[in-house]
Amino acid sequence: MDSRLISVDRWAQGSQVYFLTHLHADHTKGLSSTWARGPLFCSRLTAKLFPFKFPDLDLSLLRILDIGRWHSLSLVSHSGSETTFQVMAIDADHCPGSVMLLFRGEFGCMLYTGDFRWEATSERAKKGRDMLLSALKDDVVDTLYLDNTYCNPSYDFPSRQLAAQQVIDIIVSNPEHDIIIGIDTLGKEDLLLQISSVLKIKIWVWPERLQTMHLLGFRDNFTTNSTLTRVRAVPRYSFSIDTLEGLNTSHPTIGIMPSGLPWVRRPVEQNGDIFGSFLRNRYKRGKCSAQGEIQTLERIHQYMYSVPYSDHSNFAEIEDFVKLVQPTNLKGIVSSSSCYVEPIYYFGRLCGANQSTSQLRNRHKRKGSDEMVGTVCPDASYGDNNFVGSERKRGKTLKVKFSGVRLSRLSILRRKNHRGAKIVENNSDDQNS
DNA sequence: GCGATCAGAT
DNA sequence: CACATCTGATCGC
Repeated sequence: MDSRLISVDRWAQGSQVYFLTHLHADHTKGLSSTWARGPLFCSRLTAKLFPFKFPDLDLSLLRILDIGRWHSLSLVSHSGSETTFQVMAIDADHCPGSVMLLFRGEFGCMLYTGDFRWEATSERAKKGRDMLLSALKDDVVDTLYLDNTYCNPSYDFPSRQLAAQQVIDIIVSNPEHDIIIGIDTLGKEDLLLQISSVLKIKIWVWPERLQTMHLLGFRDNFTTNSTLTRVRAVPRYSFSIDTLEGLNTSHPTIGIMPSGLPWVRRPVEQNGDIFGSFLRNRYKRGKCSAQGEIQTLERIHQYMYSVPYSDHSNFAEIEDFVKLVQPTNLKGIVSSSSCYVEPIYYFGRLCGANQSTSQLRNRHKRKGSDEMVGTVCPDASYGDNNFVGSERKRGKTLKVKFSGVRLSRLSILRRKNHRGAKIVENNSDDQNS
């Protein structure tokens, strides 16, 4: 089979079928309302949300993938031969509509997690686990494309349920304060719902976000009337410490930033350690305190709190997932993340083929392997499929090796000290709900 | 003017 | 350092 006939979260020309794991902007980069390169497969909920983000997109291109069901699709290779493959969507528990994608075909068996959270404590994750295991049966996952956003042992944040409780605690212990919570256009709904139901209050959201909430079926917990509540969820980018200081001149207000990432500025400590001085500083305290009870809640400013509420898996969860899947090969899909190290560095010993880091430089060898590699193409800005290895050297130097054409990308990013993800479009027309 | 890409900020 | 996302500038058509 020709390579690149299937694209996942990648919208360049040349594929016959396209898959979207979820509707976050960094996964739809290259997708626009005029896009029409082929059928676009996604979950039912993602399809429902689609018109909101891409009002003019031709909806007849959308194909629904039912969660937990194998779908059979066929492709015609450039040489003219037809081939079929199967795909199953499994709940990724990252944001509404998000799925992992399991592929099975002559190229082998591949699992693409998209962004995912694998919370051992959540009912949803257990369901996903059962679904995944029964789908895999005795199949071996040849390649696992893994959300390695927080693939570093330093990332040790708690469950979202617990982090949400921390937010509630802040709200309760500041009864006279207005509360502002930074969120994005999709995601963190469960946090807001938990606050709303535990405290029995509505939460203010901006008008477009209310429409999204209604689409998701949440009717009663949200409002656009700010006189009804002291808790407001606002676009994350729209407020800063400066904004908060301004607000506090008229009314006591506390800001809460839910994120798996620390929000504090880096205390300078050069030691060349692989985990980096920054992470070490943030988490050292928590890790050394009472057994497993991590206190990562931080008051980073007089009016600002950072809460470790993350829609990505922490390191332990990623590790659990890799242990469960036991893939032959493993690739990170987030190359510009805090994880400078390919996940195989940490998990090589857990993989079926018992790989070592040195194997990063070799393409996986099996029947038809040359065709398999590159068949599923993660978005280049994230998941460099051509990324074959990385190593950290002493000090701050990072050496990255690429195979193939995209040699310059990361090195350019590094030179400019700048990240690659760019927004193409965000149309949120005020229509329907 | 529009889409794509980049730059910068939070 | 970086999450994911926004605004605004610039380039090519």
